[in-house]
Amino acid sequence: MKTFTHRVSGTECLIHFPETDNDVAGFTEFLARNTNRVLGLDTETTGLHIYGAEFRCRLVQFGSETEAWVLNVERFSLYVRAALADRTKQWVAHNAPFDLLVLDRLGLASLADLGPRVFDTKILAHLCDPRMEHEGGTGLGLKPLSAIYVDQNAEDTQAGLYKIFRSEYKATKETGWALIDIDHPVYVRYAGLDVIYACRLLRELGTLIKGNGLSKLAHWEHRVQLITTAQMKRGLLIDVGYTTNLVGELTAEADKFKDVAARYGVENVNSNAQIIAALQGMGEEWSEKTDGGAPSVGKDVLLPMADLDRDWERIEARDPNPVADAVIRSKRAGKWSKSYAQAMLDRRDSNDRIHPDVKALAARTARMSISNPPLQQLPSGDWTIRRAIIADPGNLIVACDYSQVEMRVLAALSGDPALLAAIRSGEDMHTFTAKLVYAAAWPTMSDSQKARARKLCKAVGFGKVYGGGAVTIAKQTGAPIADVKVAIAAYDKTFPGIKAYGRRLQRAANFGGHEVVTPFGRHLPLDRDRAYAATNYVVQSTARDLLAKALIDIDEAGLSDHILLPVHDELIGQAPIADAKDFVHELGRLMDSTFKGVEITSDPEVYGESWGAGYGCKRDDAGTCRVDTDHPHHYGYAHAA
DNA sequence: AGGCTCGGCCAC
DNA sequence: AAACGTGGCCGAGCCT
Repeated sequence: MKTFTHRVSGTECLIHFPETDNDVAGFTEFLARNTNRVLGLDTETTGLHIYGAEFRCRLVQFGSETEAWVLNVERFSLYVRAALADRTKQWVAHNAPFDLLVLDRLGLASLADLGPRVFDTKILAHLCDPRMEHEGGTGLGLKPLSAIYVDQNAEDTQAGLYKIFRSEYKATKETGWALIDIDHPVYVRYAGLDVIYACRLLRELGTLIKGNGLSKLAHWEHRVQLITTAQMKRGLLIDVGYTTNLVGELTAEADKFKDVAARYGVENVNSNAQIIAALQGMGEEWSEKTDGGAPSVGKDVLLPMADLDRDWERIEARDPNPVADAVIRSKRAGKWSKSYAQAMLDRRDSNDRIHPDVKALAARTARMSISNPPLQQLPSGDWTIRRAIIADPGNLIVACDYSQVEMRVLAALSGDPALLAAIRSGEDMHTFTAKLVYAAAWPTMSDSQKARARKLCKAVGFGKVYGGGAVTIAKQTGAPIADVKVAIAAYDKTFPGIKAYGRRLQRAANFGGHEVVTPFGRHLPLDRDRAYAATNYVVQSTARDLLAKALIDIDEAGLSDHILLPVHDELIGQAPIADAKDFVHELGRLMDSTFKGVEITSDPEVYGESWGAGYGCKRDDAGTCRVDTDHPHHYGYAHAA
């Protein structure tokens, strides 16, 4: 037995690393001594890619507030299994989904059995302060949280480990975890301290949560997280043949335009300095700057220079600049190839499934985020990337998205009568608002004027939700700034409740802790110099919570196995071909709800065999996908069925 | 050479 | 008076 001592906020703690059967008897006694306590649980693994071929779990740690047991999994898996199988026991982990999936993957405990018995201090910390460290918040990492809530001198053992990875193992932050000796004293101490900190964090944060009336919300978030953790485990099926081919096509496209750019002196299309030099050398002039003050060469600048609008269609306003054109095309193809298509191939498991990292409680507003790969931000103007994700054999991909959920939430919260009427009318919401805003002129307006008015009102509506002003809306719509200002003024006059609601929120924030409290009881801190974001925070957060509530309702209806992913205001799922239509309508019924008297409605849709089928991919049955003739620039693909 | 920030761009 | 919100992730380029 190796035993280490460590002081945590003045108390001497013990960290045990058993090496023989005799030693591990002490672990059994430790469990028996702590039958009615929530104990800390953590794992140390070879890396973060749980479903990769090389992945192994090296240590599983258990601990109280003063004592940790660090178990070598290879040596003591029987003890690990037995401890976790005890249904009378509850645990606390920091970022529980990771450890739950590790233990589940390696057969040490099943997610369904252990999941409901694990508290997550990361959830509690997010409810207390959802801000990252760089935003002035506590952050969500175990180390900074421990330093704030447990022990000012909480040791940054992780930083110490990284040093050892480099100096003793010639390894990096990523590779060191697999290489460090399993009984290295710094490693074992780090492993043991984590469970002790998690235990203490639970006590401190638990007190705060209770004291602030957040217990119910905390319980609710644990349920939501368990549902998204099951989604991570299930994963999504990749069409490897299609995706491999797509990587090839996109890489070829990127190379083709890279060569064009090179002919004009831009050897590297990712070098902004080269792009600036080439464009200036050709006599181009523009005024957009980056935050750092350098000339900006983003899409805002390059698309118009290439005579392209935001949909990449020719404007016919000038001769396209060949450098601008080549750079944006090469960069886009390169990004799509690397960040999306290749990322899916790299992350797939032995069954061709990807298991994205779903953070159920991520943004300051509680919005969810998905990474590895980033499935919430796959290109949507074109089906080619989404086509890579396919339903399980015999199933179809379905989706159900909320209809203008943020505008509906804004109407419900502000109580603006005209906005409520616009929603209750059942008519297209933006047309209805345009009619109200341009009431006097509307009967004499031409169809194209009406269409322009609708577009402008839609943009102004988004501006209300996001807090955007006239300049931004003008840039987005291409409408003259004067027209936008007139539209905003008319909009504000038509829907005075929206501004009044924002003022109410900001006034209330100035009296309290400079935060807004959402209808779901979430406390969201405001930045001093961005109080105008109050409306956006409440609206975005409430929309997120409505979707989270739907996830729970769907789970209680026994349909969770069919849900693949949440994407902010929609759910992606799959169901057997014959049942897909019925299933997605049931999904819609479960998602539909009433919020403060306002109908929250959804739009159920059966996509097809791939996610791309919902984005214009015409025929993807039997593994064949044809070019969408309405959008001939899209990439076509077909392989033998 | 690894770690970091910035600029850029994808989504809702 | 006006103020566009929330994320993930890549390559370049600077710092240690």
